[in-house]
Amino acid sequence: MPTIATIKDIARKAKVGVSTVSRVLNSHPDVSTETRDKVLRIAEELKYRPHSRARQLVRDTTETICFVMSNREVISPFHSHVLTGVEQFARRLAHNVIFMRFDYRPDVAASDLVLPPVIWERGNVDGLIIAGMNYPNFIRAVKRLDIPFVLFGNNLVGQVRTSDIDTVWFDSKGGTRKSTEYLIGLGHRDIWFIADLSLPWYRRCFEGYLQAMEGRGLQPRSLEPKMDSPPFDYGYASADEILKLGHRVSAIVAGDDQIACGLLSKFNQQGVRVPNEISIVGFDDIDEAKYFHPPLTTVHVPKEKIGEEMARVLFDKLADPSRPTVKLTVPTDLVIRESCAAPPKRNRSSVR
Amino acid sequence: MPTIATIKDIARKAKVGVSTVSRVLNSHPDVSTETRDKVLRIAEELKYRPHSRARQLVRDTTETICFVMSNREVISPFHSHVLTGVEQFARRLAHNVIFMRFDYRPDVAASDLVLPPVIWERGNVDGLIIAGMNYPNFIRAVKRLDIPFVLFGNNLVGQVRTSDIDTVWFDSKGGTRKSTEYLIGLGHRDIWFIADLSLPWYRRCFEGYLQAMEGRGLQPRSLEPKMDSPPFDYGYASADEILKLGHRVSAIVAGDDQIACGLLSKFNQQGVRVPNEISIVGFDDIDEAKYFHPPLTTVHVPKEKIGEEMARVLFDKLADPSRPTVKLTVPTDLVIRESCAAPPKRNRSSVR
DNA sequence: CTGAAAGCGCTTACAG
DNA sequence: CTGAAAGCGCTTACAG
Repeated sequence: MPTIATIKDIARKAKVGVSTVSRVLNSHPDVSTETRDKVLRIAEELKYRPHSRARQLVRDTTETICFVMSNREVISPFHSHVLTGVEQFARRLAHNVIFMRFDYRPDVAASDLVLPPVIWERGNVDGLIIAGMNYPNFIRAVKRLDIPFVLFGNNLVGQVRTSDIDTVWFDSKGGTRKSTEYLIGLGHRDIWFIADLSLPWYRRCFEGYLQAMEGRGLQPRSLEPKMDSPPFDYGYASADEILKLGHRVSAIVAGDDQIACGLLSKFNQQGVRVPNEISIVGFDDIDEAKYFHPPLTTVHVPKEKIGEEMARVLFDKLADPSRPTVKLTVPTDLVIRESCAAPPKRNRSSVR
Repeated sequence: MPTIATIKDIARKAKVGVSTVSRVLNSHPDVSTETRDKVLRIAEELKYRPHSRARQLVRDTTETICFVMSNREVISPFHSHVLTGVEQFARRLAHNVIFMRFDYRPDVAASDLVLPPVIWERGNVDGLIIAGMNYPNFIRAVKRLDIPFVLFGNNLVGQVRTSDIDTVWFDSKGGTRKSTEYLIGLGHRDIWFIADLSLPWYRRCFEGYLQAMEGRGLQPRSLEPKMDSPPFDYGYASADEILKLGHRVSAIVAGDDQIACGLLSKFNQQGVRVPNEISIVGFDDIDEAKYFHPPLTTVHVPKEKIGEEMARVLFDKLADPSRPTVKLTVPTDLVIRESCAAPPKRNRSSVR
């Protein structure tokens, strides 16, 4: 009595076979209404709760996927939305999502990388959403296992054959092109790009910036001090360099919102007025961007959507393993707030 | 050959029983070195990977806990750290953590609440970390199941007998007392508290504020406009009211950092200088607080630590179900940055 | 429409 | 130190 009811208990009490109980519990059609009702009633009486592990073992499915966040100390404002998108999609398909952080070094051979048990063991997850910052060794290691996965493309550092793995990206190049063109349209000519170009995602933004500048015959200018500090500090420190340049810079394209935030912070502190004296655009549109001072004009990246698409691609693969590899790019859009204006009137400084 | 190896395959190839294979795979002591080596070698040859679902079924453990984030659209900067703390602790104990959002209405009877399958079915998780914003009905519904859980206390809205459930809190009252006392020490007398006091977590902060004010014989003042907007907008809108009050307010204790951010945003916009003309303290110390303009003096809440403690309490309970109920409070501390200063010199405005 | 049986991949007393 | 057997709680052909 005090023990938890199983399918057997129901069968005994209902005087039917366990297979019949299983059928009604799984809504199979070929059961008489009479027995169905009886079984259902007794299940309720016994407060029966199915045991998912048993079902999963026999059906050879885990009903679970894993969201891997690689090499990130904390769930960034960016990734928290991606995770939310993944969870939401998975829930609709009756799947759980395991959240796991995984830190690894890029210089360990794929074969030497010890994978976490969730991945290495069988029976834990049906597939992987690989987010965070990743390197080829991990991707290769996962590829050797038989487990389907989809990779968040933008934050992959290094070369890996991408033709046979599913990836989801957002359009950083196009987004930055748009934001740069917006600045040009406002009348700016001396537009600087600020980010560490050794990081591929900033590099892709830079290419969009380049495209816009060169398309208008403007001289691209970038500031890329060497330092491995977090983006905010990077921006904060870069502001000094910008200030030294004086009138030679009238607008800035920051590699992301956090860099922009660092710049703003320093400018505010120094009494440099944005956008009156200098304009700034960011990238990502993190939640906080609209609360910056001034509210930041930036490129919106649909983060939940990215999570959703990653989940969709993964479940498609799960449903049909022979499906061809997909490379999916989510579009981005400029969102105009208050950090950009026409350049201040003064002698054209671009003539040097 | 192309099929995945099981324990049986190893047994057959090693010419031993499956129980022996199981023993060496689980590092049982009573196995001869000879057979151990043989089994291990063959397991490697066969690229054997254990099937966790099978192990879990027979051992009656799921090796998994669930982080439930209730009634929150997105993982807030606060909860993202809590989740990180939980995940880290769980990983050390070889447990996975399922992340799940769960939205429910407070006015549904506990017995009518349809719980998500992860919780309702057996075999999915060993226990629950209940975070986000919660109401008594869900807590009661979970209590009826046999599943151990620990509740994040601060964001519980409504009355529920807390004596027999494990809870983890942070000290919002003590923290706000400290920040208010800090303001008083700076020379402030006209200190206003701003938050919606119908929400219990703000109410607890308010009590700390009250304690500090009354302890010094100062008149507590609070602004609590009725509106159900997100904290930032709440702060932004409240700023207008404050501005109308003019010199009658020299400092503000905001219910959290986002309210403080909204206030700052409006003040910056209106040219009201912080902290020269008015001082502000926040609460939470979200990551962004140090990037506000000016950097926000606030009460630091150790969020990872809260997650860690919740996990610790849960695993303690799992290890020993008879363990007495715990109510644990994590201390908080003032972190001084740049949003507070001595009040401006002028005729004492507190005399009305 | 229904039940007995086999089986998912393991672990764990039990008896040597 | 080792193996055969039972069993975890289900599902699913298979044969009525």
